[in-house]
Amino acid sequence: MVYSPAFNPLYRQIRGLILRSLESGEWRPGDIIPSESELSLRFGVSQGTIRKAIDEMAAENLLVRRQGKGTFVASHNDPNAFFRFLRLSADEGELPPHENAPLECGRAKAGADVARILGIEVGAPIHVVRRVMKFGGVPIVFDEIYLSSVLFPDLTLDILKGEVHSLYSLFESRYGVRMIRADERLSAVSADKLCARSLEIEEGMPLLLVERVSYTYGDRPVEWRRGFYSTRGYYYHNEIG
Amino acid sequence: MVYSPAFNPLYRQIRGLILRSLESGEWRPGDIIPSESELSLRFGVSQGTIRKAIDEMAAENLLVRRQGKGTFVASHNDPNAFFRFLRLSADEGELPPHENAPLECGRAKAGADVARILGIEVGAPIHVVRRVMKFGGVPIVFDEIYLSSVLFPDLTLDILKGEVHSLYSLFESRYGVRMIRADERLSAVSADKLCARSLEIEEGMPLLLVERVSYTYGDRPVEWRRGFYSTRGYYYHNEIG
DNA sequence: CAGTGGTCTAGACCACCTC
DNA sequence: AGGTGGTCTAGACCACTGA
Repeated sequence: MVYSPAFNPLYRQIRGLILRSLESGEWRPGDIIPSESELSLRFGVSQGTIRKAIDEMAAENLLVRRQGKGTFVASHNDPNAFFRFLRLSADEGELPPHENAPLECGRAKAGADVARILGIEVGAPIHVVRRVMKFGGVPIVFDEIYLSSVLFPDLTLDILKGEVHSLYSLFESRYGVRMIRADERLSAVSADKLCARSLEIEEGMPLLLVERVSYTYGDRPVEWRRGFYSTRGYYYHNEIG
Repeated sequence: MVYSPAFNPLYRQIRGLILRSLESGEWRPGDIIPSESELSLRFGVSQGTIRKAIDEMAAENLLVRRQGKGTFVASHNDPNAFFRFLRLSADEGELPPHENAPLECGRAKAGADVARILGIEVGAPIHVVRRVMKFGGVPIVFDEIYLSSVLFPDLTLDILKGEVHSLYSLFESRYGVRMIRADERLSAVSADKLCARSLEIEEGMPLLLVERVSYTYGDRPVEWRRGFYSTRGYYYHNEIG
């Protein structure tokens, strides 16, 4: 046989079954999932095969293994997960405590860009959130966030202001939408009027623009975000491994 | 027993042995390493343990597995490796063909910053390379690169101009220094005179500053680089997985 | 102590590549 | 055909957690 394009190893099929249980909500973020031996009985494969499936999903940050305890569904409530998506550090010392200041949460209709990026119809209802993130009391990041209203129907400014952990934690707990990965495009721009006012800097100052598309299960794009970072004293860190 | 801080699984010890053979040059970039069964005989462990060690090293981009062929030492001559360290994309379409234009290759003494970052003495001899990277004939990236002269003793502008593949490929082939990972700090700055002239833009334009420290085996820092990216039509892409 | 994930082994078979 | 890595299994034992 020259090629067998349909070859799909058993552990990958198991991975698919586990993924389905995650999507369906059988196991929710933070939950413990059945032990490896239970799963091997349930799916009728050896424990080693279950192991390989879980290994892969743990490497993708979908599951978290804890020796002696069990395997858990990854959650944005986990403080470690927070800094996986916010890659900001301070030039000197530790990152000071931060504080989110939601500015507005409006409803709008999807324009061509948002529709294309989120995979929805032009004119479909969306939410537009604007907020500032402060570190040590100083505004550092100004975010514009675009969301399909279908997924976050009752989102309001008050809800955002009551957000305890992170935004993704809120999306996960309140709307059952779990962000699992994101693509980012970074560039440098000059601060316009709105950015300058929000970040309390002068117009024209250089800003780091971070455009992010976040995806949930099944690679469905669910958030488009444009973050303007004032990188005086701060930087975006990235590791190339 | 409450804790056993010294516990080191067998496959990790094997990993250490393989790493030593990589560092010592027994297997050089691009080389094929012995098969799993050969290694299991050599180290006196089962094939599964060898497998786990290699799996981990392949995940770290130290080795590359090719089914049916063998396992190879990762190399910057591999075209895939090139874009692992250059995370530039075009707003529209494919990245146009690029061209490196080395501007100068001078010798200097390490200042406090360079000495601290590269882990060498203040005043130790270093090389300073400046170059421009063009895409489709347009200058997009201006790099300032700092290297310890001890590791790259005879580096000259002519050698840089003759560089066929990438800079890291040159370092690997000519000096036996293989870059395996890098830490980057991204921020936004205004173009100064030198940047403006090198990138053929106006002074004051916003630029993406990418400061990179590259490490070779044993987490030894061997390169400090400040790259100024003109992100008109281009962006730095990053995936958060 | 029992239960979890983590390691290690041995062996069988499959998919892929080259000769 | 013969070698490589890739998958799958079964079983033993180790390290860690919590009751």
